[in-house]
Amino acid sequence: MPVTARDVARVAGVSISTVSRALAKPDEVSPETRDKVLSTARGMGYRPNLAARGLITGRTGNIGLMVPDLENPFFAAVAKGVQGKARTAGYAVVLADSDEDPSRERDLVLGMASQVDGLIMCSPRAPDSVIQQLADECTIVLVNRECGGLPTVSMDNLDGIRQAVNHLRALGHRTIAWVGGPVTSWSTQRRLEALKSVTAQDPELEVIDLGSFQPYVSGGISAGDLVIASGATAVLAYNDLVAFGLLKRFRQRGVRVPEDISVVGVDDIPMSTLTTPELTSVGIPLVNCGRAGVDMLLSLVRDPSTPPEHHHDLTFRLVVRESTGPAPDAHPGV
Amino acid sequence: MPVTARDVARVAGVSISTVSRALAKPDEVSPETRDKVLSTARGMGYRPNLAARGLITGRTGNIGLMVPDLENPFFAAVAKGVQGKARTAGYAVVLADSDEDPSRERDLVLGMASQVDGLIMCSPRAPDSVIQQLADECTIVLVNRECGGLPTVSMDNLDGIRQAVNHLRALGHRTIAWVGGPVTSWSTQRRLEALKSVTAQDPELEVIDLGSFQPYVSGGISAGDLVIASGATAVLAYNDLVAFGLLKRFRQRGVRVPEDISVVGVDDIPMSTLTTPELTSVGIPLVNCGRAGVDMLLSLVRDPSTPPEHHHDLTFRLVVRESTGPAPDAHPGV
DNA sequence: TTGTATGCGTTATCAT
DNA sequence: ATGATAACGCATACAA
Repeated sequence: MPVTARDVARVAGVSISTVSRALAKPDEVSPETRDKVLSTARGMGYRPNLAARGLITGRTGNIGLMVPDLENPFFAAVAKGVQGKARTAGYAVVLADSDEDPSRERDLVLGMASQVDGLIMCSPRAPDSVIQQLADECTIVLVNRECGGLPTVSMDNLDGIRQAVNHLRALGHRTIAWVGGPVTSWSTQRRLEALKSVTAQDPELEVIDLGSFQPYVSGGISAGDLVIASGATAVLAYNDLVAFGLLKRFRQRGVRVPEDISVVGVDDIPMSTLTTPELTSVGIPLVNCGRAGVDMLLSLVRDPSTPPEHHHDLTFRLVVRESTGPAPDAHPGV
Repeated sequence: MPVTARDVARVAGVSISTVSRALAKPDEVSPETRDKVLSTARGMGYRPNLAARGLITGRTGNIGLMVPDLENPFFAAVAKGVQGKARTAGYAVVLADSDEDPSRERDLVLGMASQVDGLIMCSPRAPDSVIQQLADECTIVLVNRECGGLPTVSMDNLDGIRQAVNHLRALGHRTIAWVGGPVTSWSTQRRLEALKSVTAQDPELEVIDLGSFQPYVSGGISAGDLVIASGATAVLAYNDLVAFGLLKRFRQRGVRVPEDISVVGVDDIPMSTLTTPELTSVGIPLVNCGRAGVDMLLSLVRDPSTPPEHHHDLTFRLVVRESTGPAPDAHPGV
């Protein structure tokens, strides 16, 4: 049986409302009673029932987090950032994993709505319409995708892709293959647009769009042979997992990286340093992504009238490792 | 403004308690009113306020999950299993990440206690005393560790280690190095015990205990040179992350795997297939681990009097990949 | 079968 | 500065 405010009041010899005040607004009670209440409360191990408090204040002290797959290192990192930042702000995190099924997200969000003050959504594949609808029911901050005018923490895909392309270009690559993620994925479209836009500025550069693949290792394995057949000397993958799949397939096929083909991933997830060769990747500090989402959400929750900033673009950073090298044609005589 | 039971009652032309009953115990209302209430409730998008319900029933409909690090694939997988199983059982998951700091776990658990019906703890490093103490405040199921008589989902470490050793033994290895995790880690101790126990049965087998290391890639990197210097032909790592570190360091040192040294990890996390060479590992389906924890917790929550089973040992499974091969001494002439 | 009344633990409003 | 009381949204014992 947990100890309630009533218990503390009885022991401390004060009224129940004095107990509440002593904890919530210490200035409104006399120093003596304040100390008395606080000490007995601590002594009895009193912990306010947050559900009861939320019932009257209208704030639950919780924020929701919706991810497609916790085992995906990308979302694990975001979740880590969200959890950490939320805790230090005094909020608990209610977790929802849609298991890559956007149709499940609606029910999950609606189910959480009553027990959270706001929600952080990583939903790369859900259609805009349902997101808009959910935003009516609950304060929502989007991560890594944009939708209408909803508050968003996203990344500067254009700049990220530019960094990757410039890197490959400097290495002498002129023909770059693109292995995309799901067509329904918001960032797939942004990154392909960015790639076309960047390469359009240089007539020497050619992009070969190999189409859409699953955003996992399996997708990269599927795409591997297409990359080889395309004749490209470098390949840019939708994300690191896909890049891992490419590395794996290239090894099976006896294609050397980076001697024959250079590979660049996106996200820079921790295990990028574990492959052979280690993966060159453009990434952002994903944990910060989650933190930024919480910052935005909490400022929105605390003052819904004047949203300070509805949009936050995190910048990519190119991390060059072993999977990129000079284009094979760059030094024909060597 | 969310729609409340009172709103539904007004529109449906019934009392508020009839609304409550129509949803909770449909048998206790007449078919007509039941249909009327249910349809208007659905039409209005009514969602019961779980916090208010919990205040009365004493059940929150939430379960807590405590992990040391969400970015660690081991715990990510467990979390995934917990979340999935909990959702299908109608429970939401409140997440807590202690960031590898056992001293933080106490406050996190106590903070969650009032908003969860029970708690699943992955706390390999917290001392028994605090776990026991927390168990007094809240129904707790432990995962991957044991403590007193508390309900536990753990693994049959003895059998897992035996499988690994038998595999190495069959390959001709006689001297096996052990790279342990933190001394405070429960499973480190179990696994070392198991290793000694298994090898004690075979006089030809020798174990070299290299001591304790961080349970991450960094720990394996630190241990790599010690393994090489030890003269062992095979090494068993505390977990896969440590094994990855060993692979990395071996590559840097020019030690070939498995030609010069065989490496076996524990856990079989997904990325074991991504290294070069792919890692041989003894693992369990970690997602099931989380699911089993939820099963145990819920049966405990629903009927605290007769705990059906307080202990559940999941069995390891050896997955042989590329990091293990014949001992170099096994065929001296080749 | 249905409605009324009470209480869960807390905060907020109003007296005192 | 402090206490009594209402209210949050819901479930339940009880009355009708």
